[in-house]
Amino acid sequence: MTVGSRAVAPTRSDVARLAGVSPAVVSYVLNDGPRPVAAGTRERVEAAVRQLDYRPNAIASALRGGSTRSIGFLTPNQRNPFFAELAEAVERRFSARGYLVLTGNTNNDRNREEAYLRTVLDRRVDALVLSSGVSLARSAPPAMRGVPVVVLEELAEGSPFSGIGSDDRADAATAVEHLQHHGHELIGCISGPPWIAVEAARISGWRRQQASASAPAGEDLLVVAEQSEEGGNSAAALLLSEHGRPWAAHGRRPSALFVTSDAQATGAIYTCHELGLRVPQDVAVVSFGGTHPAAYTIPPLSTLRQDINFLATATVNHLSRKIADPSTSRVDLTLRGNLVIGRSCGCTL
Amino acid sequence: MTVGSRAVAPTRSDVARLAGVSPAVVSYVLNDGPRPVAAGTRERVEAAVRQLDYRPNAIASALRGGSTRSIGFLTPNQRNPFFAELAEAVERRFSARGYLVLTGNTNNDRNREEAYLRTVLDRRVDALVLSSGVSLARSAPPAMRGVPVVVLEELAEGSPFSGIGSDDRADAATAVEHLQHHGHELIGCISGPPWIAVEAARISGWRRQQASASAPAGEDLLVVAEQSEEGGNSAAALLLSEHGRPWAAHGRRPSALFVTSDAQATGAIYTCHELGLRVPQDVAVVSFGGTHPAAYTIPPLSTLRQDINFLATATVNHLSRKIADPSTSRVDLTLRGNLVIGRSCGCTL
DNA sequence: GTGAAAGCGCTAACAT
DNA sequence: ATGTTAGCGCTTTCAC
Repeated sequence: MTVGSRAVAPTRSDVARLAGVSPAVVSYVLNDGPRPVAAGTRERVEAAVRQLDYRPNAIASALRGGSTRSIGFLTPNQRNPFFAELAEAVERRFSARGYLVLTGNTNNDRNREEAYLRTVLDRRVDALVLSSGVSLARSAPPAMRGVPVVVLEELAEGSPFSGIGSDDRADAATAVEHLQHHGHELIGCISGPPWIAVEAARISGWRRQQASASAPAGEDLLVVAEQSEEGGNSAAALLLSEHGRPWAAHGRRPSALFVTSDAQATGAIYTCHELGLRVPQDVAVVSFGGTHPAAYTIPPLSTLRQDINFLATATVNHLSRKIADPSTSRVDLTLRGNLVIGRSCGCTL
Repeated sequence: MTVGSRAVAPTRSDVARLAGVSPAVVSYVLNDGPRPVAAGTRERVEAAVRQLDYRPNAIASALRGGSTRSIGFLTPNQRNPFFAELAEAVERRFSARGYLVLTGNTNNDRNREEAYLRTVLDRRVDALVLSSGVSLARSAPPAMRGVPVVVLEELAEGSPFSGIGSDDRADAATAVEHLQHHGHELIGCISGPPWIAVEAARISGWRRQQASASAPAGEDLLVVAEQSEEGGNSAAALLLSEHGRPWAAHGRRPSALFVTSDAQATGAIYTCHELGLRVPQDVAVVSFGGTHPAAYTIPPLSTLRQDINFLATATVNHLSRKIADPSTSRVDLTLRGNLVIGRSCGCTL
């Protein structure tokens, strides 16, 4: 439609006028219901739609119909391969079902998390996926009532939401145990900020597993860093350096590292190489994630793989079901990862 | 508000009723205009808003007010670090201005691109960022009329859109020239699919630069692969193998590789290592992108860095301006990247 | 300074 | 089988 020289999108009324029917019939044709339409009428409407290049206004439809066919997705940081793969997997599946994903990078900042949450709730998303786990599982704003939510981590006690996540503590322990089997006692840990629930759980798994072997797991063996290659690089430099010697109390350098993300482990391997330390001979490394790039570091990472596709499928299936039928009961799924053996742990020398 | 036992979000009318004012006044207060409100009235309204935890319905606001405060962002693949960094940079800036980004991964598939474009246009995004460059710069659907668009690549001749992109051909030539300076003649090329405009331009830059040095750049030295570590890995295996010997006509293995993405180069370096070829002594590598992970490969990549932050800032600034004032004229910005010297090209041995 | 009311484009109940 | 119409929740013009 054109008013003056300004192009304006055609509306349902324009289509109706052109087809010589009422606006309702246009809706019936486009939505294939709820009332039947005669074949001839349907064709006239379809012709008018094509002629005008008409597309229904999704905003108006959402206001009236109730559903926006959109999903809010909160993630810490799409630059981290783990979350990039997770986001992509979730997005692909929702997209196949006709949903659009509204993404927010929270950077694990509580304020940004809350701001995004407000923003997407204001836009009346049909469901929420929270993979950015700072605080939301605890303090749900009132606007969240009634919105299906999947939290992609282990649920806090008594959480009202659905949770689909890894058993981070147990998986971390498995990773550390593997290093122990290779004969390592002095196993350092590089992790993300411990106020992120999953990071805390992984650190705790490292501690517990070390304790169970009467091996050290004190603050001098733990370095917290940004969840990126850069972070892993500087953390490893700190932990392994001959200069600062944070490991001095133990008399020797850690012979192995448990790193809570593939991205950090990539940086840590780089550091080892820079320091002239061979992986795995001088420093063995096991990481957490199982992302694609982890298979192309030198040496390839041994990593505790999380099944991202399974997480995504379970998330999308549950939310689709819950959107269709709000009485669907919540789920609480805890997966176990599996150790993918690369060449960074010492299994193959 | 509660109807029966089902929680329903409070509306502006609820706030008005509680504050003892008309719905219009609530809008005046919340939007800080367009009419003034007495201080006392304002406070009563604000108290009512707080008490009800009222949040304006963004859908209704968009329908009435015209702006959805949302941006459509089409990207090939968020798993590729280059696009992940670009997406994050754009998203962060729009977010700071109060816009929400609707992301679509098109995987460089024309159908998916069109489907996403329709989806976001139906949702009346205020502007579009196209970093997924299959075909859209050519065939713009009518619904795109009037929507500010930035295409993140060089524009096609006569394109109606704004373009902010690299001079891919020239930058590729710069990268190849650098390898030539190191004495390489037989320089292979690993790229993404050539029906992606920027990939075609980079291949063309490689060809031109090789031709200008009377060096070979035939099909036997070019391997097209998926834009990922995996893709680079298999492409390099193909190109460098002693078995297939695609380079047989030249009598020897390529001594250098120009790789059109950091992700592929990461895979290619891995392949070299597996084949027992040293980088850069046996095979020198220069890639294209300048992403963060490129600094943590072993050896770190020499890469033609694109200024992602500049791209993002220019994009967001231009679109914000164009949204505020549609008469803003289109821009056509072509940047030059700069070669970041790592240790994969041979500058440092 | 405040209220009443039109209308954004659509869906669906109700009327014919 | 098709037409008419009431709203979804909001913004903004117009009247007081």
